[in-house]
Amino acid sequence: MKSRAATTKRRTRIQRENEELILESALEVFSKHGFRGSTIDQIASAAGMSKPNLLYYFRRKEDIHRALLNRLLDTWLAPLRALDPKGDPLPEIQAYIARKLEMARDYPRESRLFANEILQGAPHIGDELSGPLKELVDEKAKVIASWVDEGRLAPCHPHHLIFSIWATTQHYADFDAQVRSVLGRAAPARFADAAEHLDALFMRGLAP
Amino acid sequence: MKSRAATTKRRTRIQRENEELILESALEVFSKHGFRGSTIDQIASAAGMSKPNLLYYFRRKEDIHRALLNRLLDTWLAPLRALDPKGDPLPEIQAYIARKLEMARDYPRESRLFANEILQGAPHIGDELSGPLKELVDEKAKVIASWVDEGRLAPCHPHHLIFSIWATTQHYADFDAQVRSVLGRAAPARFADAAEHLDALFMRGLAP
DNA sequence: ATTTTGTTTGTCCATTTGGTAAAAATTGCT
DNA sequence: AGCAATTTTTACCAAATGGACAAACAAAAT
Repeated sequence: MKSRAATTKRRTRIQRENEELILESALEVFSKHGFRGSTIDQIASAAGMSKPNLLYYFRRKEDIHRALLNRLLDTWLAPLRALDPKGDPLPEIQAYIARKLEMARDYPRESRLFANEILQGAPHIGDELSGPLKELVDEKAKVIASWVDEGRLAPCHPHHLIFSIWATTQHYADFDAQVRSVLGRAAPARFADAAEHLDALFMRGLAP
Repeated sequence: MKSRAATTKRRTRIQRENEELILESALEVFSKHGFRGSTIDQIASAAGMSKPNLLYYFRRKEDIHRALLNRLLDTWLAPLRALDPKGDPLPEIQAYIARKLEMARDYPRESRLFANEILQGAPHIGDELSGPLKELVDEKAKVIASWVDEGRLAPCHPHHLIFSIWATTQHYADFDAQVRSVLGRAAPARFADAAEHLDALFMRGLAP
């Protein structure tokens, strides 16, 4: 049996380095042009290597995309995982919103990568959405529902509250072009202003 | 001088019909696969005509895309235009949110088309964004700011309030795949639930 | 009816793109 | 050093795609 990059657990230093380099470059390219809008050549040259060389590590374009999405899903959902059922409702949600907004600011490429994938109907990670993602959301929605029941949070539809938080925070990464255009040339304070605004909106909107 | 479909004002019945047919088909295809992911062949066959025939009406793929975006921007911004400075703040915003959500429900393809364009950095309508769109938003932001000044609305950053409304409502069109996955197979009431949730969130969040 | 104008089709082409195969170069190990 | 495994390059291919062109066809105008 031949030992292949994809199948073998034992990976060389060069393999590790190059796979990392490829994924980083692919994130840059995919997040900017979408899956179909990106070419292997673009990714390869962004990674400073030849196309066949890149294909030595990932045999298909789709493999790179999948690897990226899988690797990112965990990081992306970390803030929601951190929502503590034993904490105080308002501060917990407040912290969640703040964390999500920070991620939109610090990892806009990741956000856009996901946005692109979902926009196209989630052809590559549909299973992840209706599986692990749904489970996590359902679990946290229950937590929120119990907070509502206990009167520690204004009545609201938990799932849709989570959607609202996703939408408002990721908006600043996914629709950055629009935000910049509307706010005028450079809008250096846009994330700070957004933080203030979202905090006020949700805290007032959710206070019992 | 030859009279061309693109340059002449005088258009025949067949021109009008076919251009309409092409734009409708293109909306279907572009909104599903994005600009680069869509082929002229797909659009042509969706319109039930041959590729060269389609290219007779729109000489370049990009022309179709541009025509679509231009035609849609007006419709898309109509709800914001309808925000009445002389109306009552809360009901005005309430109606705006409701209208925007209805548009996400009734015109998801249009929403996704825009989302795709903005995600890629708005290469085709950047000018529209920083021109007419910015002006409209600035104008309405002033209205909101004056409401805040008069104490008829909770303090908030007007531009970001508008962003929040865009984000939360369009989320149900743009991220439909995710919403469906998370809510489970068929989620027939998702728009009704969303309407209720967003209404509560924003009305509580914005009440003075 | 004939000419002019508008519409449609068939054919073709250059480029781009995802991917392959095998040779050449490099690295790691003993 | 010398050998095997890994990595990189060169050359190549088939399919897909955007678009050009002229001939054939239909509709209007005269």
